Amino acid sequence: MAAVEGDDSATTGGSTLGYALLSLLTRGPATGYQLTQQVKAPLGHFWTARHSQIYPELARLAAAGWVDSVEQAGPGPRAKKTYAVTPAGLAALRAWLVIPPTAQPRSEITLKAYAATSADPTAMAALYTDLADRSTRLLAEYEHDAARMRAVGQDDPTHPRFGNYAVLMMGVESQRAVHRWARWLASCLRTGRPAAYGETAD
Amino acid sequence: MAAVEGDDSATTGGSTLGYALLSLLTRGPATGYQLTQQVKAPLGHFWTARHSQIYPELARLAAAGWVDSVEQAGPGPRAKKTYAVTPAGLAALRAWLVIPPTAQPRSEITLKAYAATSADPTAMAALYTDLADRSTRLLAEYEHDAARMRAVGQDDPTHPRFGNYAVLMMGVESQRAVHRWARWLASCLRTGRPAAYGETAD
DNA sequence: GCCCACATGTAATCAGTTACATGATTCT
DNA sequence: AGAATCATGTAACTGATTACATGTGGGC
Repeated sequence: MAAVEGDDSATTGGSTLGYALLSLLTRGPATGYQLTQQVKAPLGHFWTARHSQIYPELARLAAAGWVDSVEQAGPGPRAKKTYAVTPAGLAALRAWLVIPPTAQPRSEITLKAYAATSADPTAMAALYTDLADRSTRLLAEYEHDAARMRAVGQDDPTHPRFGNYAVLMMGVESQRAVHRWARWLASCLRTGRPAAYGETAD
Repeated sequence: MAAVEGDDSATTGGSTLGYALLSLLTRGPATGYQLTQQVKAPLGHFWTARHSQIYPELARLAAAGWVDSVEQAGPGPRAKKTYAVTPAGLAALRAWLVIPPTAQPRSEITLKAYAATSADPTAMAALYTDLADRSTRLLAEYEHDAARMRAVGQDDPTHPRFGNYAVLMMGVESQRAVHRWARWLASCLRTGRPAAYGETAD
């Protein structure tokens, strides 16, 4: 319930994780455990969080008045808490959404490519061949999910779960990009000579 | 120098940042200051680090015997140290390079898209239109750099700086992916109706 | 009886950012 | 005289992972 008098939410400018949880809760009320499951897909392709990070963050959101919770008797020693977004929480989320993000991407596989010439070419080529294979599998999986979503009209921006579709489409684009790049790089390292894009047949 | 008796390097399994610095140092010896500059491009498109993180990490690498340093008189109150990779450091780097990476990507802009329906559609469409514009500019920049590199034969996998070219090509692929996705998403949010890929003309 | 799913928390550690701190040289 | 570049470090804090800790109910 958290009936606080002073509005902390103005001073407490939430963390990115906090907004991620609010986004998940706009789909409907959930427990910390359920949020841990829901963050896995499709959001998990571009954002992850463990339960050990989620539970304290939910407590902070509740203290700020951005979510409230109802307690039921839980299976374990502690009570089970179901969280829901408050109007203040939704307002905070809406304000955050339209701020242009600045965070740089971090890609370990690209970092390894930077030092490609220091490694054994055969082993390195295998690494990028495996990556290309993995992206093929992921792409098939994502496109299958996307087709299912289109079938139920989730590609319509007025659908309440349109965001799931948008994230999935980013997954499709990303994996296509990774696939082309990894195939090209593997080809370069395998042959020891420059390869042009498109030269690497599928 | 760091003439340690026991080989710490086996137990001290380095951090990702450590390997990133070793990768940079394979281009030639450098000071901490130079590494902070060099990490900006092209590696900075996919990996960043501030000087406050680099200096302590260089000290750890030196303690592990993976780099050594020579001191010169510096401009400030402290001595300037130029670092170089040791054979042990190169071996550690080579071992790390061929391990398949597991780290998930994190994309704040995709997270925001997940909650797109909670925001004002006009403001949200503007966000992704701006992103599409930014990716256009970055793409032009990256392709210009790539053309310069090809002109000097840096697209050859035997060229010592081939890694710079490989990272840049990932930048090209990524920005193309972001561009297509952002244009599609902006179109969806602007019109309020589903848009297919390719429908959004450039 | 054992493993799995449900369910919630804390502690220790690692990674990364922001801010503090110093001081020489060169350009405008 | 002031700003920018060169140059190196530390401290405080935030973000995220790994590991510790507890306990129920259901299926094999």
